[in-house]
Amino acid sequence: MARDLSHQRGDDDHGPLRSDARQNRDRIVEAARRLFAARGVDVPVATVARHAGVGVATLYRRFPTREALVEQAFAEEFAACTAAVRRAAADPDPWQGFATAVGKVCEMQSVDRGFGAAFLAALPQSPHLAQERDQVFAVLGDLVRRAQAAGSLRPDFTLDDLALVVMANSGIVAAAPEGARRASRRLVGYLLSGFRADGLEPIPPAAGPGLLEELGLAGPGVGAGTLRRSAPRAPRRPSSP
Amino acid sequence: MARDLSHQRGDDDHGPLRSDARQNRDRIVEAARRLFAARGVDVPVATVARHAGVGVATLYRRFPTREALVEQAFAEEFAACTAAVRRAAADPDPWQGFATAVGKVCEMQSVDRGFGAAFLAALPQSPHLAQERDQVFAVLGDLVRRAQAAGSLRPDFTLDDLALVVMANSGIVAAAPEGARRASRRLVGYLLSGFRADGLEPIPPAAGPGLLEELGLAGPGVGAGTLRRSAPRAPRRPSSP
DNA sequence: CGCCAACCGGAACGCATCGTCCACTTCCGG
DNA sequence: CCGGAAGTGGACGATGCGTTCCGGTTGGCG
Repeated sequence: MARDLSHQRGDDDHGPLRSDARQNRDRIVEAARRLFAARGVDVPVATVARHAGVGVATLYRRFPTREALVEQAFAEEFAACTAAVRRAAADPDPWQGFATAVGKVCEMQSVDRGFGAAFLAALPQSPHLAQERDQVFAVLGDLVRRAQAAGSLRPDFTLDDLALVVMANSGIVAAAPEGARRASRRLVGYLLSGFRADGLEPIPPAAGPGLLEELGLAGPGVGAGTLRRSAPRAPRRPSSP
Repeated sequence: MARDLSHQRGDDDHGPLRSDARQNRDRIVEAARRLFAARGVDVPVATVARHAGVGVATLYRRFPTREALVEQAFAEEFAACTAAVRRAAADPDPWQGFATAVGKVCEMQSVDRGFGAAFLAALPQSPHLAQERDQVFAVLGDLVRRAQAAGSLRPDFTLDDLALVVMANSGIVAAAPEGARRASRRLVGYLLSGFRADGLEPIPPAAGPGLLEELGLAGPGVGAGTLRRSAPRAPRRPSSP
């Protein structure tokens, strides 16, 4: 858990970094973290460089692509997320654990504007983040099964519905960055209330084709039975052909 | 309602349009509608012009600003939304009406990618759309009060929570444009289940400062009473600090 | 039919961001 | 202390989008 990545090279390894290089690298990651959290992952690369007090070239040498930078910036936070979910999963009451885990993920998403994007966008080129995220989903999937077995979570709940929660929450964060925390909590409250097994409203069936896969969110590690049908396809980013 | 706007000039009136100009105008609006629905309101202006088979200049002459174009493109759809919500509000069972209305709004949002954005972004410069949206909220607010009076909607539900639904749903649409319809339906199902008065989970209090206002969503017409008062206290579960 | 103002399309300009290149600077092992 | 490889910063070209300008075209009235 949370192994320190800061000693590793971002790209192909040519030996350890020089002392000043190392320091600059850290300042870049730190600045990126702050900016991504405050303004989302779309801040210009040049802005990150300026806030870090370095030139663009320095940033580009260390992180050849924008995604590499995002990956490093969120590695720590992702690890924290995994840990939090694992801790929640240890709760003897599976429903309580489930609720805590869902709440924790959403809270992290609403505190850090970039986190949700990184979580969803999946950074398909970044196996490390994807793997971490799949672990989160796997743990959550286990929690789901246990909560269902205990009779507290409605039986028609699926892993896809967790993706639903994350996406819905990201909508809150995107639309109202200021009040996101409070609004997100309330949304989660309503949703959890709807997830209880004793809820009376029947709901439309789960997505057939598999929402997670459709988003490229289905990694190799995600809870065996629930997913996996068609080969993962590359999701498109909003750009013109 | 839904007065036909297509005969009016977009900008300052210099008399009626020439026949070819009029035809081009219509083709532009039509193309914009299709593209906004499919790809969101952020499609490049040039793309709209190309799909309409006209030059960029033509588009700009008719619609000096992007928002003017958006307004025209969505005017019809907004009217349809208002009508649908009004129809739902006529349901003798207020809960049924509430559920139908919420479902309808979310469905329109998931079928048409731009609709949600237009609805939320509020187009503050466009009094017409804003007014239409406020009407929707006003009708919904009335529905909320009636459903609460009937005891079917939980008493701590506020108008802000409707904004929450819209924002959450927009998150779904943004993240999964393909399966948005189904996913959205499911989300709404869960949420409605959570909105029932007999739901057992207490949820965090509604946003204090007023989410609607914070977003600039609170127009002059929005149902006075429900908006400002913060929700009655609900005890918080001992989960997150 | 013929004119002219309104109209048209596309080229041109401005701006922001991405990612690369190069001439100068700095660390550090011998 | 010194040489050179690693490192640095800023200038630079490429790309994509928004907006304006201009020479040619056309609808419709007299």
